[in-house]
Amino acid sequence: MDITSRLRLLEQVCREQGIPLTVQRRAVLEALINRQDHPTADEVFDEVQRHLPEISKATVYRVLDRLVELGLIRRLVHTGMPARYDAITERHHHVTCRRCGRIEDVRHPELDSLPIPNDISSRFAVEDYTVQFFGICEKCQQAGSSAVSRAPEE
Amino acid sequence: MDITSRLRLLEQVCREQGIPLTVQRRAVLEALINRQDHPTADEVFDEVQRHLPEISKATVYRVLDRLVELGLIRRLVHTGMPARYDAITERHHHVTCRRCGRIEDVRHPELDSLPIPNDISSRFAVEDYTVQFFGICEKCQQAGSSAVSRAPEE
DNA sequence: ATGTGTGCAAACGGTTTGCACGTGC
DNA sequence: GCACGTGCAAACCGTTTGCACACAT
Repeated sequence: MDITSRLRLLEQVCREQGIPLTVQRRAVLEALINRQDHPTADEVFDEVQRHLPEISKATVYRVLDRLVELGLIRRLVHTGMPARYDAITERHHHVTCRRCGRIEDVRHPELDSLPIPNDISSRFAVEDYTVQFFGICEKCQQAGSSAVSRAPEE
Repeated sequence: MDITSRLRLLEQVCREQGIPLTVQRRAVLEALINRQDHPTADEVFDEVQRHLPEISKATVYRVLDRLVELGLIRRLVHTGMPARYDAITERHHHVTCRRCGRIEDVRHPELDSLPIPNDISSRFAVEDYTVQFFGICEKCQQAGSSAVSRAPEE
């Protein structure tokens, strides 16, 4: 989906939900869509600030929360590192670097229709899933095994 | 694997790695194994404190980090809620309640040998994976849709 | 007009860290 | 004995919140 239609979707969802469509919301979503990677709230803030110098970090956090709630973006979390955000909401998967926390998309149709277990002890109503791969990214492999940073675990 | 052999494994790993096997390490691992659920560091602290009243929370955090590093336990993370720990290190999967953060194990052999994608753009050396399901647990379903708590996303 | 959002700065809470002391090997 | 671990309390840092003002509808 391209940028304009994503923004139009935002307009539509806001109208449907009866919530105001502010410049900040538009700007944050746009900033996120413009990036191929999965930026942290801080990185989104830096990006948005270039077009909207008055925006505060608190607003970025609030808007990101809202967009997640509206189902327009996703939040990715690992230990010891700030949350990252993902403009893609269709089912897809991720590889995370255990050393630097870098997250990349994994698209693999075979993974998109796994059996959803129904034998869970306390009867969860399962809505979705994602496959989380772990490893070491190319950059960190080159950097050698001496890297220090925290290892995300899931 | 039963408790005694898990503890014996700890001894063995410590000896191999040349790191001291302290009472605290033993106690934390034991506390974690004794629980069926996936407690937070705080809950582990409470548990351990019953047998080792002098232990500090900082130590619990450090020991948990160490055990993760040694591959003896796993860490589970979601947004807006403290990390949880898992005594089981074999490949398995989880359901997380979007409302209350409760995490349960999912065992489903079909999910244990998924194809590991090798077409990732920046050549990750993929080591492992886990499938993360999302939904609403029975308790929260009964509690109705009015629940307020934060929704974990991944 | 009014309900919601925003900016600011201060608080929060899980986690980490510096330091002096204690302990396993 | 020496290196590493521990307890304590203070710092950290990503994130949230209270408040007064601003804006979208």
